[in-house]
Formats: sequence, C-alpha cells, structure tokens
Amino acid sequence: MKSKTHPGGTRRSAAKRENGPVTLEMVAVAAGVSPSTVSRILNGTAVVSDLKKKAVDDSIAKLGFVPNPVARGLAGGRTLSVGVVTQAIDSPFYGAALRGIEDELDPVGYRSLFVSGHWNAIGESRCIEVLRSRRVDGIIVLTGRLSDQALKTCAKSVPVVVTGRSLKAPGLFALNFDNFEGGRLATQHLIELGHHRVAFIAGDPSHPDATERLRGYKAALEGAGIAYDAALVVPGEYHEVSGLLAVDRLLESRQRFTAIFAANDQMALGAALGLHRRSLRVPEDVSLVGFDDLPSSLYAIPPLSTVHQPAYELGRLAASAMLQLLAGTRPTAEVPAPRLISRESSRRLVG
Amino acid sequence: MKSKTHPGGTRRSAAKRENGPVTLEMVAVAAGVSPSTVSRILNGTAVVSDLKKKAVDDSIAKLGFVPNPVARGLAGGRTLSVGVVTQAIDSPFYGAALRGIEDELDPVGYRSLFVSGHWNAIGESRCIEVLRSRRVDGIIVLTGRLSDQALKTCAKSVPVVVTGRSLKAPGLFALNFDNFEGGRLATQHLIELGHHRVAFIAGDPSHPDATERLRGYKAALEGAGIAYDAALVVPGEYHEVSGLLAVDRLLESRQRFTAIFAANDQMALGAALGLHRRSLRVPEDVSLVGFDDLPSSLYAIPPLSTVHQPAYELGRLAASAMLQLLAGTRPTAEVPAPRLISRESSRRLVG
DNA sequence: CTATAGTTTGAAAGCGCTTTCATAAATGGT
DNA sequence: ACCATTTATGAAAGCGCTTTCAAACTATAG
Repeated sequence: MKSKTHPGGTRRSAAKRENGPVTLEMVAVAAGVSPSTVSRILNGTAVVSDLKKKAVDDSIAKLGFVPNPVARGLAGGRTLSVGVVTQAIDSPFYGAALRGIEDELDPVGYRSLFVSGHWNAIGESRCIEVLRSRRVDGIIVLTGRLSDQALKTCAKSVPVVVTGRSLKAPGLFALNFDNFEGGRLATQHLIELGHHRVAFIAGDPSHPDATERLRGYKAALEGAGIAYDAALVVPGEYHEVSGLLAVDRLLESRQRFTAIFAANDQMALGAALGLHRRSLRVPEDVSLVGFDDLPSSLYAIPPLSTVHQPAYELGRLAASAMLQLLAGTRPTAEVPAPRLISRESSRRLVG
Repeated sequence: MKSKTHPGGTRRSAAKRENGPVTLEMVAVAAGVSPSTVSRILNGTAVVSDLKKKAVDDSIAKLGFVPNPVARGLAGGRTLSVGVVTQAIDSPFYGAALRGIEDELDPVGYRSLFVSGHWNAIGESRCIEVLRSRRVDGIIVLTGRLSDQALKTCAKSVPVVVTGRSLKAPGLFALNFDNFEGGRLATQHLIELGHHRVAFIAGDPSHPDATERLRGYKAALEGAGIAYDAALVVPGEYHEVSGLLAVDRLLESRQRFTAIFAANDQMALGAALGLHRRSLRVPEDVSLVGFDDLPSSLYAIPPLSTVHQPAYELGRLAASAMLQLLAGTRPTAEVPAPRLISRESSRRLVG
C-alpha cells in the first residue's frame, strides 16, 4: 500500500530483443552513443563528430537498420509520404501521372498515398482529410474540382502542388497545362489540312480544361477567318459513350462537317466508333483529332491524331515541385508546351 | 547542480491546446474518464459501463474526434491500412482491380497503399518491405512474380491475399482466375464459328496466366479434333507492340489462318492494327478474340470479342477476403467463372 | 459481517523516433 | 590562468494511442 507508482519493469528491454525490426536504440547501443546522436545523424539536424558519425554509420549498415516511418511521423517529424488526390485510380489519363509521381518520389525514399476523389469536391475534401490524418508531408492534387480557396487554406498547413490550374499562394504551387493552346493547335491542324467545317465535341463546361480547349478551338477558327458555328459544337462528358452519342447528334442534325475535334481522346475514340457504325471512314470521310494522347490512342484504328499531353512528365514535375517545396526552395517546374501528334486519323481534305 | 532529472514541465498540456487535431486525451477529459477507457470504447477491448460509454460517445461526437492512425500504428494497434502490390500503377488491367480494392476498403475506414513492383520479383519484395515498414495491417499481392515460398513467409507475419495463383497457407488466401477455362472458351468460340486454323498470340511463358491460356487453347483444339500446329502460335509479351509484331511474323510465315486468339486484349489491339496495316479487315478477313475485356476493348474498331476478366470484382473480392482475414474469419470468396463476350471482331467463317 | 472472487476503471509504461534542455568539453579572449 | 562562449553529446519528455497491472468497487458466499 505504500507504492503509488507503477512498479512493473520495462515491458521489454531493447537490448534483449533479438528478433523483430532493428530500432534506432539498438543502433545507438551498438555504436556506443545515445539515441539522440543517432537521430541527429539520420536527419542531419546537428553537427556530430566524425568519429561517432562513422561508428553510427557502421552499426546502421551492420544491423541493417531502417528507420520506422510510423514512429517518425508520430514524433512530429516527416512521414516521408506524400498524398496524391486523383480522380479515379484507374483513369487511363491520370494513371500515367501517378506513375510519374511514383517514379520521381521513390528514389528519394518518399512513398505516395493515392486516394480517389471520384470527380467531386466533396470526395476530394474527404481525401484531403484522410491524407492529413495520415500525416502526409505534402499533398498533390491532380486537377480536381476543389475550390481555389479550399486549396489555399489547405496549403497553410501542408505544402500543396496542384495541376490543372494557375494559382499562387504561400506553400502552394500550381502546374498548368496550356489547354487553350492545345485546342488551338488541334483545330489549326485540321484547318491547315483544308477542313473548314470542323465539329467540336466539348467537355464538361464546369471544367476549366474543357472550356479552355473550346476557347482554343474558337481562336483557331477566328485566326483562319472561319465563322464560329455553334451548331457544330456538341457537348460531351469526357468518356467514350459521350463521344459516340455526340457523333449521333451531329449526324442527325444534318450539319455538314468534314472533321471532328474531340476535347479528349476517350471521346474521340467513342466518336470513331460512332462514325464506324454509320459506315463513315476515318480519315477518308471524316478527319478526327483528339486530345491527351492516351497510350491506347496509338493503337486505335486508325491511330489517332491528338494533342500530346505529357501526363507522365506532369506527374514527375508535380512530384519534383513537391520535393522542392518540402526542401524549402521555390519550385521552378515548367510544363512542356502542347504539341500536336499527327497520326492517321486526320488527312488533307480532298475534293 | 543538484537536480539530475529534467526539470522542464510538460511541453504542451493537452487541456491547453485549443487548435490542432482533437486527441483521445481531450475526449477523455471532456467525458470525465481516463484515456484508457476511451481507448477501450474505441476498440471494444473491454466492457465499459453504459454510463461512461455514453459520455464518451457524446464527447467524441461533440469534439469531432478522429483517432490518429499513425499513433495507433505505433502503439502496436492497427494502422487501418492495407498494402497493395501491383505491377504498374497505370496498367489498364490492374487499374480496375485497384479501384475494386479501394471501393471495398473505403467504406470500412481502411486505406490502401499502392506500390508498384514493376514486373519483377526484386521490385515486389522491395514493395513488401516498404509496406511492412509502413506497418500495414495486411498485404494484397496482385499476381506478381514472387515465389510461393516468399509469399508464405510473408504471410507468417501479416495476412496476405494473393491473386493469380492457387496456394494454401496459414494467414494466406489465394484467389485464382481460371485462365485455362478462359483460353478454352475463347478458342472454342472461334472454332464454333467455323474457324479451323486459329492462330494464338501467346504471353510470356514464365507467367502462369499465359501458360494456362495456352493450355486452354490446346484443349479446345483437341476437344474439336483439330491438330495442334505449333507454327500457328507466336510469342508475345502482353503489350500492344508485341501483338502487332506477332501478326507480322504470322503473315510472313505464310501460314494460313482465319482467326487469331491473343492472350490478352492489349496484344489483340496491337494485332488489329497490324492487320489493318496489311489491309486485312477484322472480322471480314480475320476474326480476332482477346482476353481481359479492358474498358477500351469495347470501343475498339470493331469492338473486340474477348474473355471477360472480372478485374474490378477481383479487386473487391481480394479486399473483402483481406477484411475477413483481418477479422479472423476464413475468407470464402469465389472468383466468377470466365465468360466470353462476343462482340464484333469475331464472326462466322464464310466460304 | 468478513473473506473471496469478479468487474470496472485509472495510472503509467511503452511503441520508435525527434527534440528540447542541460551539461560536459573545448575554445578563445585578455 | 580564468571566465565567457561556443560546440558536441546525452537524458528525458513527448507524439497519440494501446495495454498491462493494480487498485477500487461489487457481488457472492461462508
């Protein structure tokens, strides 16, 4: 009845445990220094005498010690992981970006945590919450529907890199692809091939990407002195079916056109099928140009002319910008300019 | 100079901190109980009086407390995350499986950590190491090249679900798709359409999937009393180019054939392009059947007949099996049987 | 009523690491 | 040589949670 304090001894003494993962403490013992010193060497937080540094490095190597990221995270340090908010983990377009991120982060020991926002702002903010509870060191948001404001707020507590918009805020870096120029390029390409009646399958107007591409389309028309005809632009939703449906509508409207520019490859592919169903040949009867340059577009029949979007590089750039943000330097990434890949789905208008 | 112990007070007292995430301790204070009790309620680890339970539940709701998974992980509890070893984050085939996993895990609060093995055993074992250092509660391995032994060993320390092989071990659950039957089905389909000379574009023979599909091809031939002709099977590597190349080889070998069965859709799509380049029409001149039923196969021109592989369901099943493993019950998942999707790339042989 | 077994609850240790804070050692100025 | 600085290093607290252990109650029996 006298002792108030817990009498039980250490649940397990580090020195005793033979098996299981090697801990920092074991390294410290082996090197004859304190855990603090080991930690300092690991993080380069302070100067340590070369002698001890060597001893520690040796024991780390000998024991095969690997710091436990979970413990690190808890102790307030880094978790060595960056969260990535994507829209769908199986999107053919974002897939490449994810791989880019992975490839960039992996070599420096960072891990990426992918979560899917499912194309809506609520989903995305849930993702961000999850990531924060996971204590990620930074968050990369691929495009997304989140408001600029939400992003800025988020950036206050954790570095954020966002693609698909231009935005400037502390702790926030935006990488924007020039969708306008891409749209212009695609349309111009068709015009240069002699097409004057170019239909446009648009994307969701609530998406800046989509509206920019439309703007590019109009600009190219204007540049060539062709009047913009609203009857030639039909709405789509960025997936194959909507491309197919768009072609149906276009054909039923009895509008004359010799070429189609679709705001993304998925719709272009759907459109190609729609044309095929109506026995219209690409490119003999209708030229077709897409946008994104999906891997599968190269193997479409015929291979699709499209605006190359450097998804993989974009991923790498975003990740490397994140790394710079994390290191406290100002990111300097530059997104490559859009370029048109002319394949076999577009050809000079004859007759 | 007398005190040996650190005199500094608490670095921050829980009661004081207004901002930042709500901690379990804050809940405890608010409910007038000890942290232990809160933890017990959270985990259902012990019986707690209804009175206190109510008080705690209320404060949790009021404060909007969300347990910190990182701390949980450290304290030896669960991390509420399962690791997924995939081959490439941007694979069109695995993408669907990943989404299935995500969809199954998300509602119950589990998070998935995707890492790419890049198609080799070394990469995969590195992945597993990463995941373990991240303290995931379980690991799902999608197909992979890892040895059965390695998997079994891994399963000793953490529950494992693996797809693409049949294997039995404690803590290990395997989900295998019937590739043999799939291969048989595809070939039989072509035979039933009157094709007697069916070429086969094989996959990497080091991959059990691929050899099983080949076995199915042979079985169907045999079942129809057609002699197996080695000259009609050409190697491929599961990607588009290899399908295209395979067609070239086939054509150059001057073998007669009226149909092609490709061991996966990507090669089938490549093959389709190869045929197109040689001005051979699908299905008028050559019928074509693939395997996997990728999303893009539905929009190929013509839409590809193929063996549907339920990648999405497979992901869900794997995840749900993992959940069962985690709960200590024996998983009961059953992979759906293969079925052939007949689309427009295959047709009855005329003449 | 007291001894005994059962329950509920709280105190405190510990997960593996980071980070103050303090001390011991080294440096330097005069 | 002496005190004020400036390093290098270690002790220990703490991140937010789980879990053991023992104390505080209850209920049961003798």
